[in-house]
Amino acid sequence: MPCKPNSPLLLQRFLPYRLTTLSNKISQALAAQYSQRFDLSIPEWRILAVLGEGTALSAAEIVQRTAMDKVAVSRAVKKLLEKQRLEKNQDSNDNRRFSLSLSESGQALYEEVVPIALEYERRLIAELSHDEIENMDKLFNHLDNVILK
Amino acid sequence: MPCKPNSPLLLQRFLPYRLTTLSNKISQALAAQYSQRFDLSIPEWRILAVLGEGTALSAAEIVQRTAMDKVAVSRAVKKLLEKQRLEKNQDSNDNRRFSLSLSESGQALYEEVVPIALEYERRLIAELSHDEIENMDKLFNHLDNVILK
DNA sequence: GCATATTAGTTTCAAATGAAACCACTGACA
DNA sequence: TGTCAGTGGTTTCATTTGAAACTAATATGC
Repeated sequence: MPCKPNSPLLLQRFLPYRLTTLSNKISQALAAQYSQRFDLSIPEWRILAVLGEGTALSAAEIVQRTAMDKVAVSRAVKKLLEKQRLEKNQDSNDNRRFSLSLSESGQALYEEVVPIALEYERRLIAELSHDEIENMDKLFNHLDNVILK
Repeated sequence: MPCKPNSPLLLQRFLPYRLTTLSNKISQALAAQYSQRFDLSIPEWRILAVLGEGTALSAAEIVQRTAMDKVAVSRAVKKLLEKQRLEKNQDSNDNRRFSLSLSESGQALYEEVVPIALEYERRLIAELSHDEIENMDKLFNHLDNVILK
């Protein structure tokens, strides 16, 4: 069978492909370290993470901050409420809205998981120089912007 | 409500998170340009892409090359065969195996989609200098290696 | 040869996902 | 105050996903 000599597209070098495989592997490797151990899915962890930053947020605000789907947020919030990791407060002005924040046990969980997450991130970038990290940051900012056309 | 002043983990700056959101957005934006128009899912496109490189591959080899799940490969291959985009040849030594390659119409489809994909990639990196692209490449190689521990 | 382990690829089944429909409420405007 | 468009959040339903079980064939040990 004649082998096409100079294929113009090599999947292994194609940016969208490289990004998805890389990100899948990284997310899975990280989740492997906390999901079973703390009974926490990736969406749940993300919500924990934004709420851990301190400000109470409505579901819609969580959607904005995490870039998650609103259905995913709704479900993960429900699970976290069942597990008593969150507190729900009706908005006094608007009865549709409620703000969410970490409960005591949610905060405790957050404080357990954060070091694991940070340690994992640290390992990923451990061998990069300060400049390389700086450049990576700029690269991601650039790509984020280009996508918005 | 007192705002926790120095949260140790900011989701927006957390590498695994940045990677997944970025890669999701990029894959979706790209798929939007070919999926409906050519009736091609992301897994199907990936298989088309590796086979378009010229060498006939078995399903297992496609799994290796694309980092896809074997179930995903099996299903996408089935669909592509139904649509006559692939040809299937029994391996003469091993009756379990068969090698897959693009049919005439598969090749034609490939040649239609590749320019779209490459153009999209080009747009993503259009404003990056040669060095920045070089560094990006090294960065991905590095991260790929670190994941393997 | 005949068991036994392995490998290629498929199917099954249960869970994750997301678009669209939905419910409940607000806010504007007549 | 009554209607109606818009928003916050949930539910439904159809599709996608992937782990585990399965089928069929090969390879290995005896």
